[in-house]
Amino acid sequence: MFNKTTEYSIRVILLLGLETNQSSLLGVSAIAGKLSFPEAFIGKVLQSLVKIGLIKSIKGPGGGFFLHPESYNLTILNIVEKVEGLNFLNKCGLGISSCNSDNPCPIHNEYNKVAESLTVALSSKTVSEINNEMRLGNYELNYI
Amino acid sequence: MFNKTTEYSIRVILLLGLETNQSSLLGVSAIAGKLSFPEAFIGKVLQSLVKIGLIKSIKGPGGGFFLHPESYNLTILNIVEKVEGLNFLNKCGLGISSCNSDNPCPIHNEYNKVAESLTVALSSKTVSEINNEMRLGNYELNYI
DNA sequence: ATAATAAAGGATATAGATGTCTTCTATTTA
DNA sequence: TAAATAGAAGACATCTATATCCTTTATTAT
Repeated sequence: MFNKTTEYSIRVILLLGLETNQSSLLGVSAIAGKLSFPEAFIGKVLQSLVKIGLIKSIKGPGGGFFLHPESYNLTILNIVEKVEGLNFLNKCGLGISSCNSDNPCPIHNEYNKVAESLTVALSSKTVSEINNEMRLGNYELNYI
Repeated sequence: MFNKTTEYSIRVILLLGLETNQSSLLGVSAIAGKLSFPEAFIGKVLQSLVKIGLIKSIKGPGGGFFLHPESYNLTILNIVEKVEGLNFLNKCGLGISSCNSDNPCPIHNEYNKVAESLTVALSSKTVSEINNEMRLGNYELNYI
């Protein structure tokens, strides 16, 4: 579905939402450990999340990352949009580049419904709502 | 969504359904030309489609490929199943390998609905039904 | 039989995504 | 102000999907 950068980004953001704030940070190695991600790679992902403003970082001893306060209101779709864009929603299911509603491929209409259903699914909850459900135990804190 | 092999497979099968039969074949280069696929690669794809029994081939001068008669009754989902399997329907949207209904990730339930919607979408029409619609002009014969 | 045609099959190459390494810069504490 | 910590950044490495090349095998027509 998503590429690794996007997968990692979503999971990092949910983790930071749950476990950090401006005065309680997590460093690269702690994050990599908790999520079982390759440390060097997630370091890069964290850098770009800082750059696009979804998370914040503090350098030096005791430094680390925490979730940007505004990111609590984002849906998963919002995150995906910022990280890799929403092209995947418009892409033809058969890989036909000229496919569109005027010139549809044989499964264009069916596929469109799936894209809509995906949009709804990924927009249904914000980070803070998901975090609340996680605290209530509705979802296992198992990121592996 | 699908990998290139699967995309090419679906489009080849729709083409062969529309333009071939036991006594009217298409060769590798004709197919590659009509669908704008890399010829050597689609050659490999055609080989494996023969091997799994979705199409038939005839060697020698005047040879080529035609759709296996039974393949007219397949849905797109049937084709995908034979070519790359249906693992993509059960894969976790966040890439969490341990995610399942007992141990769901934060978007597990939403994502499941999308998988269902995709299953329905890809099972709604058979190759011969799609071919009929193509003949009626409901879909452009534009494979590019 | 021989030459021509076309698919089959194996080995190899390329590109893009994923992952790593090393150095640089900023911050904190002593 | 020096040492330690930790993120930032660039260059590089690896892996997988995609694509290509070359030889072999089967079939047909002359």
